[in-house]
Amino acid sequence: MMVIVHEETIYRRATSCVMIDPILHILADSSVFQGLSERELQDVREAATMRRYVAGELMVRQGDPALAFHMLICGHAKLVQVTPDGHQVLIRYARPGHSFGLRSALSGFEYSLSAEAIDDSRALVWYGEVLAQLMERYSRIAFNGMRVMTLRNVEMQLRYQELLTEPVEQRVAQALLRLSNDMGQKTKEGILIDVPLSREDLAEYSGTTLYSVSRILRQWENAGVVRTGRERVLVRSQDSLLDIATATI
Amino acid sequence: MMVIVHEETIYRRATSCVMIDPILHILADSSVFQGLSERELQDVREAATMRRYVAGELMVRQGDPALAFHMLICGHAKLVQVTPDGHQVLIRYARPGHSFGLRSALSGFEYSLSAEAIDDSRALVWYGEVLAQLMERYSRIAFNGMRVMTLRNVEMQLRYQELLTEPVEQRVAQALLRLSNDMGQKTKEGILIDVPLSREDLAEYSGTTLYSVSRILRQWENAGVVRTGRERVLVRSQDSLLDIATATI
DNA sequence: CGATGAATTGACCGATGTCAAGTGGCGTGG
DNA sequence: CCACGCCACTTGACATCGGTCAATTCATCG
Repeated sequence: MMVIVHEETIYRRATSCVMIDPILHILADSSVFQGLSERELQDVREAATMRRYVAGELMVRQGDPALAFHMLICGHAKLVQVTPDGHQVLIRYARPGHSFGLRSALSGFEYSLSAEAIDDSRALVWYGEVLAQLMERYSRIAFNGMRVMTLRNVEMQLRYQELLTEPVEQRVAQALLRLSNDMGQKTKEGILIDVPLSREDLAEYSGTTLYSVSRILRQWENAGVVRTGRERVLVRSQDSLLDIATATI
Repeated sequence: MMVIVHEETIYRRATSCVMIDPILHILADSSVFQGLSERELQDVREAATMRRYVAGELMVRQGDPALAFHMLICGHAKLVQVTPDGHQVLIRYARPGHSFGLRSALSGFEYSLSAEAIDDSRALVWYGEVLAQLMERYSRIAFNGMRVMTLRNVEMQLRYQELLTEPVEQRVAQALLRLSNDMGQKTKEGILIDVPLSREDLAEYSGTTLYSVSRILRQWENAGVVRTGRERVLVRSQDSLLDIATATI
């Protein structure tokens, strides 16, 4: 259960925040703004305002009027829905270049989920009408937006399926795989999921309880598949995880 | 358990197929083509070809190359996904005016689900490029399409939540409510779900087993909430169902 | 070094799924 | 037209996964 290995622990990797110029790169790589020319990106960027958040702060709050479309520039966020009866459901994680509030901002209704900053973070925000204008000016954005929505749809359908047909252990494996692909930092020991990730977070993300997650991680740790610490998970073997995730019993 | 009541059973309502002229009305009322002028609808309709299906036939098959966008004109269909391990997941039901294959046809990849005709049915189909052209010509269609995608997204997220947080009985109630709103026929005794609906269908739709569904329906029947027959369900009191569906325990 | 909150672990239990056996209605073919 | 057989459905017994609760340990930070 010791988390100290060799000379360093797996805690506290500094999540450094890149500075202003590379913002255009982030936009250019994002699924919403990809394919725009540098001039267009410049234009897009100037239509936005930058916001800062400290770790734990809510970037948008479920139920609030949906004013703006957000794109993370640095830091990380988790997108959470709370159900009428108080359960938390973790929809997805976001890293720089990821966005949220697209549908909400365009519809102008209310945010369907809350976004919580995990690290100290920054995000560019575009108000609904501004985004709509941009889409009109650059139809590429509308096109991209549609593609993003459909991808989300596919993803959600897949998770629905998994929830319905797969046992808990497989779902946790799926969740870790997604996280390591999305937020993984390669280290010499494996892929570190580079954001505070409690057992409870993982549970909400894979649709189970923190107790089950704890037991499963323990088991995997003994098998050498992962290494864990307080709010940290390091994946030593994605292959083993994939085996677990796709086992047909 | 007797399904004969008064003078008539609840079986075999003829699902009559309306004829050609009203097609434009169906298009005009559909979420994808709403807001178009009659001339434009005419144009849209002429770009499509009509297909017929007999009950039980597959309209599109999961995994096949996604050629066309479909809109049901008469009859009913159920949209099903089968998972790698052979489980069936029922995504949704469709009635005239409902459509499927939007994303698949535009992406040109492969159908992510199968659509099975429940009744003898007809559907208009537009090939991918044709639909793309129509969208270009009438941006309203693209706009509507985007809205449809987002609605599906919201719906899917909600069902994911429900699956995660609600017990089986509530989910079955939700499923029946959706069905009675979508495919309900008012009768003097209540709302008849006007399509063959086996216990197994309901189970796949609400994420449980046919055994559980059977027990639950029995219980509701005794309480006077529904009346059931072979592949038939009649909702006598939507209010009671709503109570069950939203109970906070 | 103590406080705080995360994580672990064991005991228990309950909702649902699984399996097997049976019932009954509907359609078909003799 | 009747009988048979199929298939949807019912029902009971049972198994079990995974959730709940409580007690404890541990690590990090002030």
